[in-house]
Amino acid sequence: MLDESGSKISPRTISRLPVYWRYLKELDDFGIERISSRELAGRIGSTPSQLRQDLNQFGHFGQHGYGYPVEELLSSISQILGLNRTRKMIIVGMGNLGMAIASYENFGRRNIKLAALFDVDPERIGTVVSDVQIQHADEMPKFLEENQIDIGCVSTPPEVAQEAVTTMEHGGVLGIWNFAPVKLQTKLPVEHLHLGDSLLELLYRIGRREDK
Amino acid sequence: MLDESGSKISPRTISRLPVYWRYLKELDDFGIERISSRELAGRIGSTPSQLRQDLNQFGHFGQHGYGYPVEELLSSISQILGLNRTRKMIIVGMGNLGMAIASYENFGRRNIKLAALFDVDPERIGTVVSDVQIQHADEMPKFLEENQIDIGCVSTPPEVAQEAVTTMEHGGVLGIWNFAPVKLQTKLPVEHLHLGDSLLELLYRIGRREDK
DNA sequence: CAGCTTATGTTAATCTTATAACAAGGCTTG
DNA sequence: CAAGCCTTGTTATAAGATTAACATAAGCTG
Repeated sequence: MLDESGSKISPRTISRLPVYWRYLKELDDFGIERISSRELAGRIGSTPSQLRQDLNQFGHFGQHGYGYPVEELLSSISQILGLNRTRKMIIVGMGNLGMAIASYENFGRRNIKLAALFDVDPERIGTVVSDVQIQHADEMPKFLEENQIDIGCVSTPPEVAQEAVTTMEHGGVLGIWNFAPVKLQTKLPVEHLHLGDSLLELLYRIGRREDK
Repeated sequence: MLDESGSKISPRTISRLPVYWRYLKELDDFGIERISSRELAGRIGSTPSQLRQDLNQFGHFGQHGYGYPVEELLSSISQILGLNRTRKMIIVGMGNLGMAIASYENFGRRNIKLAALFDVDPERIGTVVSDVQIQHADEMPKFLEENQIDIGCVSTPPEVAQEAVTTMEHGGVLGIWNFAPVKLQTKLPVEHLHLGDSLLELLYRIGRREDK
């Protein structure tokens, strides 16, 4: 049984799916064929209850008294996450962070294809990163017209992030992966990842620790 | 009134504090002196109720019928986050991501000082990034013995992340900022940031969008 | 092949988080 | 300087998420 569409999936569950996927992939690579919720949860650092609760939002993947078949479950979660089809991504803003993202080796295994890179700095334009040449950002509208792009990654300075997103939205991009620390005005799904915020959270926890 | 220690602060609240800090800093830079929960929440994309609820976990910063004094509130939140004192950070793993983190311009305003960089690749060792020279990872224990380091940033391949963390923990580091996709065995507070997981979450949401 | 063991799917209870409502108190204005 | 208007702090309510419990069903063993 698979993915009972219609029912709302909890956001918390969704954010754990990629973790499940990673661990299952590792198990599968090791040739392990089955796993119990207890053991998988143990590795992940979660609880059996939560794991089962999460999975059962999408269907029944396990077998009573046996556990979960790794390969099958991995395949199901891959499908739920949408990994069965290739997605094209572009990156705008090829500073240090943009470079790092473009060089990220793990896109392949997640079925993500780097389609284009954009920047405004003349010194960067023409540079080739991960087999893709950086173009001027002015070329983006035309590029988007000629190519169906799924993911727009924003690693520009915050001042120009909104502009980039607007261009992407008009160009038919389906979702935004945002590294710029600004609230974006768009109807597209946005996944936000901000280094500074994450670091401050750690800072707070370090401070609290010292108090005790 | 400030920071009623003892009461437990909700994790969700904590993760929003850095956002509040950013927006307040922006307001303060613009010379704005006061702001209401309604307006601030509007900018952030939150609700007035949640904002007040969050702030009141730490104390009473506002004034009835007036709102919040920006400079004072900013100062309070800075103190709560622990931004009043400088923290030293080291980075282990100077691949593309490590380079990007080391080059991150916003550490200064968060009172973070880059103290050292480590890698094992002979080609990288000796390179200077953000005024700091990359050393061999073998030097880390000695370095930690001679310097009190607060934050250990891990941007190594996953296979060696645990080893790096163990070394850091023994060396007296207070918290781990982890970019490697592995569960770390440590008693230190860990702040986890994984690009791949974030991207998969976006992928899922894009897929769900298309269904409708 | 029958009974036992095991680990699921699911329901129930607890705990956490978010939204809404409202009384209290300070600013502002005429 | 007093009355009214805001906007907070706080309490109450609702929604959401996690943990716990248990009945059910499949594999395994003797």
